[in-house]
Amino acid sequence: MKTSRANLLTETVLAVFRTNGRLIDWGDKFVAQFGLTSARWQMLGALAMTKQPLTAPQLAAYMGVSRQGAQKQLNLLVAENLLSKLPNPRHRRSPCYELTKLGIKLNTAIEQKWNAHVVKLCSGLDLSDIQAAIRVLMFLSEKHTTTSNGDEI
Amino acid sequence: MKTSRANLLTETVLAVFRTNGRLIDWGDKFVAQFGLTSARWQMLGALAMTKQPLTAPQLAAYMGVSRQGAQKQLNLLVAENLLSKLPNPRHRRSPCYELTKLGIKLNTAIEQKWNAHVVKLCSGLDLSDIQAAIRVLMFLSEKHTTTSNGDEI
DNA sequence: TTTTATTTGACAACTAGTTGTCTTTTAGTA
DNA sequence: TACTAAAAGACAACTAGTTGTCAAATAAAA
Repeated sequence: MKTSRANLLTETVLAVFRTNGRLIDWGDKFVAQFGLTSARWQMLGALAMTKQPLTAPQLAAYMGVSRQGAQKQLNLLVAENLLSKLPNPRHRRSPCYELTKLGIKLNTAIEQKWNAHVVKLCSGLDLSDIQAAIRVLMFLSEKHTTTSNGDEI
Repeated sequence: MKTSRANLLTETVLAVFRTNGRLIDWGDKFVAQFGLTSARWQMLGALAMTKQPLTAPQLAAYMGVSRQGAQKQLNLLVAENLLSKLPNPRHRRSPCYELTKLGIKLNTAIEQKWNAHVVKLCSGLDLSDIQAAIRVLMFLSEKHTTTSNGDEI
């Protein structure tokens, strides 16, 4: 029928909602032994991935989250001694954040555990399917992005 | 390289997080003119889709959300006269919820607007890509589901 | 340089969701 | 039937995110 693509795309959107919820719940348990939550794991992982200290607004833009939302988790991560503030020559009140030694150690440990998990996982999936999924998700993400403040890294 | 699938799967998970956030933000704006939010739209749509009155715990299980989380939105939707409580012969304190006339009218209007949107959208996507995306999302969802209380509809 | 606009973090209030506790209702069992 | 276990809603407290306001810092423009 001519609407099958449309109906399947609706199904895809609902699948995104459900999968997101499952992944966050699962992630909370996955990193609980490290004393983290999904939210702080994501923040720590994002900062580790960029390999350079970033300010709160930069992290927020990079993660597609609000400035204040990022700030909350950053403050918590600093309080837990997983991140430290670097003086930012470009803004006195807006430090750059980088992983502490403890933060690096923790992130590395989690990364290893995650990699082991995902390697096992992906044996159940075709490479071409994963590539197609990424295309569809990127498409959906782009087509539903309202504002882009252009605050790039 | 042998890890490309694993790395791409990690990328997929991050894409799910981002896409979920975009869709919810976009959805809030999409249904704002109808006086709804993404959360209540999802709840209303789920109940419309099942075509039969359901209790709060049933809706919660169906939507993959906690009982109390579902209850909150249901109470709001009843207060807004979009849902009504039906006496439940099987439980005096646990009513079944169904759409009111207003709820049906609103849901129909939103559904039409959404269908128009998604039909336009999917012209940019291959059918096989969408099918693959659903396979991957279902797989990720299932593999990260911890508990299933079996409270089916 | 001075003025104005933007960026930023702290703080507060809000939406949406979670878990936990309590009481009532229902279901299962001795 | 009586006892016990499970289910259900109300309520509270919590996490995670949002927007909005405010004052300080920075950037842009006069």
